[in-house]
Amino acid sequence: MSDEDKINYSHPYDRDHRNVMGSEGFPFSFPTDLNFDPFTYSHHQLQNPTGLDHHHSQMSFTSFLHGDAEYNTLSAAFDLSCLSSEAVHAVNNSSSNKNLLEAAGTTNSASENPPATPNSSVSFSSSEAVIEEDSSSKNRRDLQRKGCEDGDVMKSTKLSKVKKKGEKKQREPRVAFMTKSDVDNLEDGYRWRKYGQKAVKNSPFPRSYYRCTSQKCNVKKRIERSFQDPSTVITTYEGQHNHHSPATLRGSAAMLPPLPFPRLAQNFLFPNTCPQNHPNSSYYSHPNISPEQPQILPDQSSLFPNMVSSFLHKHI
DNA sequence: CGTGTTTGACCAGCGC
DNA sequence: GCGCTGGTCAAACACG
Repeated sequence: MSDEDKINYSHPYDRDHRNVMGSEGFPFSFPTDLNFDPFTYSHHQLQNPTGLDHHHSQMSFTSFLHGDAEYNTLSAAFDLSCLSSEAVHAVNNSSSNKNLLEAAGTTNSASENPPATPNSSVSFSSSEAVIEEDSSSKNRRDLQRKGCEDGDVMKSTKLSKVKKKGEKKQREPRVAFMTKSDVDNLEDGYRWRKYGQKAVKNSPFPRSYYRCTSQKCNVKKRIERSFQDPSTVITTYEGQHNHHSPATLRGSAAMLPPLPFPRLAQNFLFPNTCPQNHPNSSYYSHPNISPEQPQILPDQSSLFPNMVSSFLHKHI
């Protein structure tokens, strides 16, 4: 399949409603690594983002909750167009919220029964809380793999069905990026192996599943195109890389110590992206946020260094 | 041959 | 229990 074919998105669905699509690199480094830090961008850089526009790409982030897990999407649109409204909107508004939540993994009580206050729908307090993958499902898969190696998949699968009661499925924290881009699979410095593709309900665009190829790194990402805005790619990362980006090993980013899961961008918001019908949301009410300009709060200034190093290095 | 993609099948969770 | 959906597996395949 040629690059042009991928960009044009013909969708020859097979009978399982999957289409044939390949992954494609992207000419700039993108913060796949959950350690990257949009807040280390200067205000000037945010107002005048470099690189992204040249590649017809924009990013936006928001944050939301999913059951026990916290979903983090930083509302950091480098291009302050209305694109990011979908992401920010997702925090406060049910329809887009559900859309993005589905994109980021699933809908749930948090999205369908939003908290009473807009602020409460966004939790930034537990960024250090790396939620372990459900041990039962993981063990099951491990058993399946082991069983496969032993040539006895079914046996191990059946065994794995005997799981402890009361175990509740938990997921790694996720970060969803909405990116205005012609290509789906944005280059982010890490190597990914595609392990699945599924049709998305109510969307003509499939969702692709990728796993970090590094050994012992269980970071996954999903890539899908927004149904509402086909020019927007929603990339959802799950988990933390336990290694440096291969693309930055020779660069300064490799010298940076790995960070825990990024603290959240509660205040990294853009008024022009906020839903008009939520005038009391935190986005508007935060005293440090100018109604005209995006702001970076001092206490957020050390986040995501890898993003700067890998992203800016390639585009300045 | 190593690496990555494709894709049919399978499983778990959830709602009804 | 059943059907639907999201997520994953893994054999087959493609490619450099």
